[in-house]
Parts: sequence; structure tokens; C-alpha cells
Amino acid sequence: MNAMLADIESTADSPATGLRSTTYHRVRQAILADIVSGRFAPGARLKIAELCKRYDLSPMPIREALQQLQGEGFVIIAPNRGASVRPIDRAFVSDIYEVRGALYTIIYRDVIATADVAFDEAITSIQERFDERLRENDLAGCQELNNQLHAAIDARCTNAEVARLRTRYANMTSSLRDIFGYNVARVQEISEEHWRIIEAIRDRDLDRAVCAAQDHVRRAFENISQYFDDAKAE
Amino acid sequence: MNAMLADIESTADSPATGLRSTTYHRVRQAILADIVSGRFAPGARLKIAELCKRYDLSPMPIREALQQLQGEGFVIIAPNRGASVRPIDRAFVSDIYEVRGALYTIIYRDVIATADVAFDEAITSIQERFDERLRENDLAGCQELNNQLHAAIDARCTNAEVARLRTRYANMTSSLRDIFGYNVARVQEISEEHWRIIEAIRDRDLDRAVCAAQDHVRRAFENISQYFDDAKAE
DNA sequence: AAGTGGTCTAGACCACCTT
DNA sequence: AGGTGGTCTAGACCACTTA
Repeated sequence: MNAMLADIESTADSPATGLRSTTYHRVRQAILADIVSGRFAPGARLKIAELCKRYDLSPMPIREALQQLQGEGFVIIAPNRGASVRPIDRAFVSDIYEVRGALYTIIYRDVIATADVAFDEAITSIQERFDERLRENDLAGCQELNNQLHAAIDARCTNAEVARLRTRYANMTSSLRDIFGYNVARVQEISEEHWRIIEAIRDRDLDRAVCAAQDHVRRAFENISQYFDDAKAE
Repeated sequence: MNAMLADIESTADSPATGLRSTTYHRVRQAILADIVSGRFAPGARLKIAELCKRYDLSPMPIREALQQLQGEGFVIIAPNRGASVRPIDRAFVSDIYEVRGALYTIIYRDVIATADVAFDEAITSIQERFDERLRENDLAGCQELNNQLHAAIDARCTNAEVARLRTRYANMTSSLRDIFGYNVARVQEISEEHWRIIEAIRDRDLDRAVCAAQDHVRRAFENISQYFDDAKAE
């Protein structure tokens, strides 16, 4: 048996059905983790034979995992040619960020509708800790608190399809962040953008919250976008 | 060889790669067609053995097709239990329609930005023919022209991800329409909603166009929604 | 013409449900 | 226990590429 797949257990996608996990499912998780972390770079070929060795399996479960990932958009399969990690170009990232921006109209409708003082305090507290980490130049800590803030906000949305899209898009672009990293100047801006969103929520001002959130997404895109320019310029 | 799969050829998803189509790909198309048309109803079990007979194949290509459809959300696979067509309940339809409404902010931005007189005339002409069919009680003709109008509008959107989501959602809900059908009163309303959208486009009024389109989606949902109430009441 | 690598079949195996 | 039906392996086969 193989060590690489041993400790993979049901996470977000297989919510406590009490049923035994299957091999193709564990392989899917493993490949996805390798894609999301950037170990398999965008565009990289995923050869069956290599994956067979890596996970110590015969072809079929691996093929099934790849087919599923193709359906989810993480992988591209060309007939009789095989699979590769979906290439991520500027247009694709732009499209995704646009959709994410559009989804905020749904998310913030739910946020404002259900917001109460406890929620205001919760998100304010998260952002205060964010600023604290920022003052100490702890960018990893900032990223963690950034995730917490967005998770707290997104959790207010009752639309399951929106949640599904959000996690998919987050997975698709997360390898970019690891590759490019953050710089302090950008994190400083992020803090300001977060405060604008939080204030709009505290004022129960839907339009302003949505605008602030979309502005936040657009700036995130512009920040990532410049790396595509740099890559082209080389 | 099997007759059922013989005439399935590359359509929307496999855009002219010049490569030979594979068995699992043709099976995927066939199963999806059976789901979209309602021959496989929402919630119906998809047993490998039956599909093997239906398409005259061994299990593996069928399993691959099902895995891909699971990734796309058309099918649900439970470990060691097998696949079934994704059940469609009110909450799911509601979620999807909400997302579709949100996507219109993107679509109509592109529509208004690129609209010209030729486009105005094209969509006006389509809706005039729609009304003509309506006057003759030709609801099938109305549906066809309804598709044409939305296709013409959606084609203006350059966001590939939006296009992907749109066709997926359309496929997911199209079986509902076939089951429930349209009534004349609703089609009359649809015509009025279309004219409001068209006029907003002709005025190059983005906000009004988006509102009209979202209103259109919301009414479509309310119309479908009542069938879920009826089903429950029985 | 050989090589690489993806695709498909047949059948063994095993998980879960029924009695 | 027996049955149903999903899962996985081994290996043959075949499409496409390189020389």
C-alpha cells in the first residue's frame, strides 16, 4: 500500500456520509492538493504512468479522478493525448475575478440581512488582529486572518451554489498567490479595503458594501495581473 | 458496435480539435442528453450494469463519463453506492437562478458596451417574430425564438467562464421546462419582459437593462417555483 | 517503423444491503 | 449467508508522434 494516500480523509467535499472512502476519491484529493499547492504547475502534463508510480495504483482509478477534475475545470483532457493542469492565463484569471465580483451582490445581500452586533464585533476583531500582524510584518499571519475574515463573511450566504463556486475559484487561483507572494504595500492596501467593507456592513449599507467588495476584488486582480505583464516582458 | 452512440459527434464541448472522439466522451454526451431531455429524471439511479447494456460497453468508459458529469454537477456519486441524476429541489433551482441573475451584471456590461444599431435591430426583429408566433399560439416557436434572443444577447459577453456557467445552468434546468411546459399567460408576460430589456439596451441604459433582466429571471423562477408547491401539496 | 502513452475489456474483488 | 452492484487490476489494443 501507499503512504501518500494514507492520511487523506474526507474533507469539504465528502461531508460525513459515514461511507468508506474510495481509491479514486483519495487520488482526486491528492492530485487536487498537488495542483492547488503548485506542485503540479498550471499547464503541466499529468501522465498516467507517472501518477501510477507516484500513488502506486493501476491506471483506472487515476483516470477516474482526472475525469472528475476535468469536470470541475482543474484539469484538461485531450482525447488520446492525456491530461494536463489547466493553464492559467490573464484572461482566465480576469474572467474568474469578474464572476467573483458579481457573486458579491448575492453574498452581501445575505450578510446585511442577517448582520447583528455580534457579527459586527466578530469581523472588526478579525481585522484588528490583521492590522496587528501587519505592524509586525507577519504576512503569513495576515493571510490567515484574511482567510478568516472572508470565511466569516461568506458563511452568511445561504446560497450553496455560490459557496461551491467560491471554493472552486479560490482553489484555482491559490497557486498564484503562493507563486507570487504578497508585498507589504499591497497588504496595507488590503487592510484599508477591508475596513471600508466592514464599515459598510456596520452601516447596513448594501450598495456600499457590494461596491467596496467589488473594488477589493478588482484591486486583487490588478495586483496579480501585473505579474502576467512581467512574465510577458521577460 | 452500438447504434445509440454512433451519431454523437463533437458539439459544444470538444471544439474542433481534429482529434478522434473517445468512447467515454460519446457516452458522456449520451448520458447528458438523456438527463437534459428528462429521460433520466432528477434523482434517478444510474446503474452501471444497465448503462452497460444500453450503450453496449464495459463498465470503465461509463464510469469515466459519470465521474466527469459528477464534476460538472449533473450527477451525484456515493462511494460504493453508485451514481444518480442530481435531484433538483426548490432550493437548488432558487440558488441557480440567483447566480444567473448576478451574472447579468457582467453580461449586460458587455452588451451595452458593444451594442450598435445592427444589434438593436437584430434583437428587435427576433422579439417581433416571437410575438407573431405567440399570436398564433405556437408556443414551441416562442421557445425557439426565446432561445435565439438570449443566445444573441449572451454572445456579446466575452467572459468565457460566464458562458460556461450559463450553459451548465441551462442544461440543469431544461428538463424542468419540458416537464412543466409553458402556458400562454406566462409567455405573454415573457414577451413584455423581453421588450423592457430590449428598450433598455436601445437606450444604452445599463442599470435598467440589468434590473429588467434580473426581474425576468426572478419571474421565471417564481413560475417554476409554483410547480414545486403543487408537487408538495399532492 | 518504432515508441510513447492513452483507452478499453474481462474478470476478480469487495462493500453494503437483504433475509 | 446470499445477493446486488460498485471498484480495481492486469494486460491487450490502438491513436498519435518521432525518426
